[in-house]
Amino acid sequence: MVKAKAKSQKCCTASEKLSLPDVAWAEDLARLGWALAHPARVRIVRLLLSRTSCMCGEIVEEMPLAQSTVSQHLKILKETGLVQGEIDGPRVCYCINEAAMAKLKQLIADL
Amino acid sequence: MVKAKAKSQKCCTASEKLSLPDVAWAEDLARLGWALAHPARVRIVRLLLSRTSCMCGEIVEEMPLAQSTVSQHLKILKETGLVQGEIDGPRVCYCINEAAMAKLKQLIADL
DNA sequence: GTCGTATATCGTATATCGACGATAGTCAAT
DNA sequence: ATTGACTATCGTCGATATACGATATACGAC
Repeated sequence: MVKAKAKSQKCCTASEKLSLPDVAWAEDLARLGWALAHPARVRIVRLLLSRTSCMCGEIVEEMPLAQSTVSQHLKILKETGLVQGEIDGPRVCYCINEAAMAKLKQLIADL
Repeated sequence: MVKAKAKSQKCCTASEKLSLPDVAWAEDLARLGWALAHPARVRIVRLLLSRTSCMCGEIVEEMPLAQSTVSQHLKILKETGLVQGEIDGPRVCYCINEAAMAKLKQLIADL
């Protein structure tokens, strides 16, 4: 129930609870933060940023991980939208989604 | 460092493998990213940023989570260094660690 | 001292992550 | 159609995250 907080609103007016947009915003940033929450994924993102694109096989060679594990991380990065991949013959060429990258930087900068 | 990579060098010189600093750097960012990898923690950080400081109890009131759960998230945020708390009588006053915050923004911006 | 408040920690249950090998699917070349 | 190279998905396992209630701890008020 209402905590009958008739007390003098203290110093910092417990704020106006959490606004809905705030919740959605938090989930957005959490999703992007989670994409970078593993060293392997950070390394993949950094690798892709250092080139304009990169074959999946090259990524696997750079990492001390099994191919299937790298594929998993790539899937996560694709789900968060940070990375996109297009099929190029029998290979897949991955690259950074600049828009998502910009959004991430924006969200962090606006923190 | 001398990779003596007598291999076929392919199209794009599989780069010079991963340099050690790069690995440490990735882990740094991953740790900070992980701090923000949960909506509850994002909200806590945002709440703290909107004030100069905040009592633990106020944070709990803002969140739809049990007190013990919020305490756990605060512990994680303290471990990553993003947040610091000082005891103020029977309460604890949390605030953002500006230095860690700056480092996070720097790491993201430099991506 | 006791009582009440505020916070942290413990114990535990469930869910998800992160890793791997094995397998399935796709495409180019033959 | 068969082969070979590349990538994605499946199944599984141990480790960890997340959530909660219960309990422990620290402090101020009385």
